[in-house]
Amino acid sequence: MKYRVLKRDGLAKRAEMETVHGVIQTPVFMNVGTVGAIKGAVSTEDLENIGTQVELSNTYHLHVRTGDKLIKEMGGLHKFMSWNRPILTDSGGFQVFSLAGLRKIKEEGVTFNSHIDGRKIFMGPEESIQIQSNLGSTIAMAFDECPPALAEREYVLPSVERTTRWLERCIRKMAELNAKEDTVNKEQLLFGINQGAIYADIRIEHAKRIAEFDLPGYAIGGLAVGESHEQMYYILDETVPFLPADKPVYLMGVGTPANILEAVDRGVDFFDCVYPTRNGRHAHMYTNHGKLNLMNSKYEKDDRPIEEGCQCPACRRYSRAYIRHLLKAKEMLGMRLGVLHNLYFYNHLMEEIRAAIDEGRYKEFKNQKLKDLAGDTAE
RNA sequence: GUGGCUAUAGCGUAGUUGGUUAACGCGCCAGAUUGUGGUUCUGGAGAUCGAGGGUUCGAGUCCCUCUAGCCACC
Repeated sequence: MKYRVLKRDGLAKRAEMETVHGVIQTPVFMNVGTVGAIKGAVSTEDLENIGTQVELSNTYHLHVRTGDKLIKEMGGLHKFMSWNRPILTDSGGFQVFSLAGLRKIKEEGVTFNSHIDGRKIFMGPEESIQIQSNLGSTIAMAFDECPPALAEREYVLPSVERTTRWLERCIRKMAELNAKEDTVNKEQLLFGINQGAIYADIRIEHAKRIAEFDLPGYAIGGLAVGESHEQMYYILDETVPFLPADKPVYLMGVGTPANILEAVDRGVDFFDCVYPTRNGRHAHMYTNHGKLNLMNSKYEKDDRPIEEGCQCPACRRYSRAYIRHLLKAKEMLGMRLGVLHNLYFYNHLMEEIRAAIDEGRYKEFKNQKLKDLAGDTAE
């Protein structure tokens, strides 16, 4: 793995990361495809057409259905889903926090109930890494606990210390698995995750601590889970400087186009978020002049594309009125076109961000873009 | 033609022995959703209770007439 910073513009970084599955140009937005597929009947061929660099899949979801052992048997996730560019797998740590109703967190790991059939599942660092190794993703994420943003210090501190111990176990397990003969991807990379809710001192201490492990990349987790934007930006301001400057920084689960513009300006280079896909399925479309809700009746007879000049597969051919009709009729094609448009928008936004940093005009670009996006001239 | 049943928001329904601003689901209109359960949540608009008359302090509710629909019989 080689990570090279090509250009700095303020704190904004323009870099490229070489992996066994190809080069990633950063800043990058990873397209979220939880179960080895972007929801909305989007194929990997579509992803190639809309400029997707990295696909993100989920350890927990693939483990409960259809099973990581099967995927290993089928030659790994890349081969299975026919995608030869980079894949990042989330560790399942977030699912433990977000969708497991009944859960028990102990030193060894977490016991919780499957959302599919309710059966009891145990997952700890070793289990998560084993699953991710079976999937053979390009980048695996450490198994962490994601405490709620509003959690008390007294809860967060021991939780973060445990996350550090879990990281050490992840590192050991991955080294062991990468050395094995039958491992799908022997060069699988591990990113560590910084936690600490909205307590800057805990974040900083933890950042320093995990930086010592000299991992190929670092993530900031536990943000955009209920705190304000100001708090999130503040935590980024405080924390990013304590992560290694020559390593990629990944802000997990973020966010809106504005969030991304701000985070890039604070040194972040990897992002992922369900917004473009979930909102695409639910008729919320992103444009350079603000968001629009295609369900609104004012688009009933609107013959224009979602955004004039947009080169996505939806805008090149179909009208707002038609896509609205499809969404109203709950026709799959409506979701598909909505998702393709939004992902194209995000991927294209990242391209513009990279160009702006390359040309040393990121600040002006960001300010202008924020103004455009806040506008309500989409209609 | 005769008898019976029904009529409440765009659709399907609830509405106690008659008692304030007639309720619910779907749909419609809008808003949320940040390491995704094709969701889920939160608001809003919309009804002279089929029409007319009567009883009553008070009628969606009781009575009469009419209209429409459904069912049965001739």
